[in-house]
Amino acid sequence: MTDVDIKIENIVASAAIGKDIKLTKVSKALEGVDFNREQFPGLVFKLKEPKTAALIFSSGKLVCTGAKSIDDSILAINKTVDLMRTVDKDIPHEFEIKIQNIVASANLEATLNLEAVALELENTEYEPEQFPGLVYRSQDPKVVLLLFGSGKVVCTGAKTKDDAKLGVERAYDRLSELDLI
Amino acid sequence: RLRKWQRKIRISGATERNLAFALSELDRDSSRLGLPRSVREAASVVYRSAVENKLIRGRSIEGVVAASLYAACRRCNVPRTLDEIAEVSRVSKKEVGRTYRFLTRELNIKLPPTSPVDYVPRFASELGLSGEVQSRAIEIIEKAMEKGLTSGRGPTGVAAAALYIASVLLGERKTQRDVADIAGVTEVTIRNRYKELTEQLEMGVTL
DNA sequence: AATTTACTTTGAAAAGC
DNA sequence: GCTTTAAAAAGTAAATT
Repeated sequence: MTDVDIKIENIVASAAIGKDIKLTKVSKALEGVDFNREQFPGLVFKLKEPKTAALIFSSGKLVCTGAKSIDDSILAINKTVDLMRTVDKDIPHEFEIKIQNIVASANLEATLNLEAVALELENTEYEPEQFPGLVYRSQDPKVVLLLFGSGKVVCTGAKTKDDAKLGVERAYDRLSELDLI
Repeated sequence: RLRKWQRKIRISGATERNLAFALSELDRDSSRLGLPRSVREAASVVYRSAVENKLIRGRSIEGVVAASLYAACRRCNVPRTLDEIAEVSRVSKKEVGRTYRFLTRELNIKLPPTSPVDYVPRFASELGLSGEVQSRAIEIIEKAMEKGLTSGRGPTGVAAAALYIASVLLGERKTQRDVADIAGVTEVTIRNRYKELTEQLEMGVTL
């Protein structure tokens, strides 16, 4: 199968530290926090290194976005929880972290005729009036690709880097089969 | 038994009222857009099938009407932009687009993306351009499509640039502002498109 | 007219309206 | 459905300089 290089651009991960959190209390221990209960129930905390943003909820669950690697995502979550622990000693050191979504980009190194792709490739949506990219919903792996006329691709919806890579590679091979690339 | 019957009558009454409202809404939008009867009928067919397939749930009648109109205009090759549809209906561009995608997906309607060619007649007549200019603009667009210069670009921007170039070539020059206003794009977009077209198609034009 | 900022699309989780 | 977060793709738009 064709090998395509993938670059991870963003990772969304969730964590559940098994303990309720007092957001007003935690917000004092963290710097540069945004918190408007009426607007959004989560506390927004931005970490500089790794450059990420975390959403912290009173249930003790959090969401981390912005990391460029799975290691960075885990590191960001641990750093954030460590900071939270300075005002709440009872937060467990052991908790579950789940990778929820991986966004990656790639380059097929060939221009695409999107109107032709829209006609031949199944499960596509192409509305240039609204967005320049063609939306391709891959069934296996179950990911969504945005294909551009330049040959650049964005893959999202993957839970693993392998799925993101496989999604792009299968799409490439599919386009080759259909003589669209 | 009697209660069930009454309920049926009540429901069908509500259904008819909704349909009547939808059709009047469709007429209102169509009039504002100056659409021919054939397009209104095509839109009502889309709307009725949406009702038959129970696709109105959780959606506003206005939204489905607007999306049906948008789809009908495209199918009849007399496209209106989402902005134009949103302007006459009281539905946001985002809503119209999302409802359109939902309807086409659920009703298995596969419409190819709007060709810039379909915008040429309307834009040209609004600009008072001749049939010769229109033909020339269409030639330019077809060459552009063959060379893959339209992928990802907005159809109205491509149509506007082609009309602008053709108007200059045939001595019926229109300003970028005039064309931009009619096409609903900015002068910057026309400039970007026409530079691309004149450079990559063999036109030695000096505009 | 060049820059900068910003919005369009995709995906997923969190708690609650 | 919405609210909030992050990031890429490329087109388009609007505000500054």
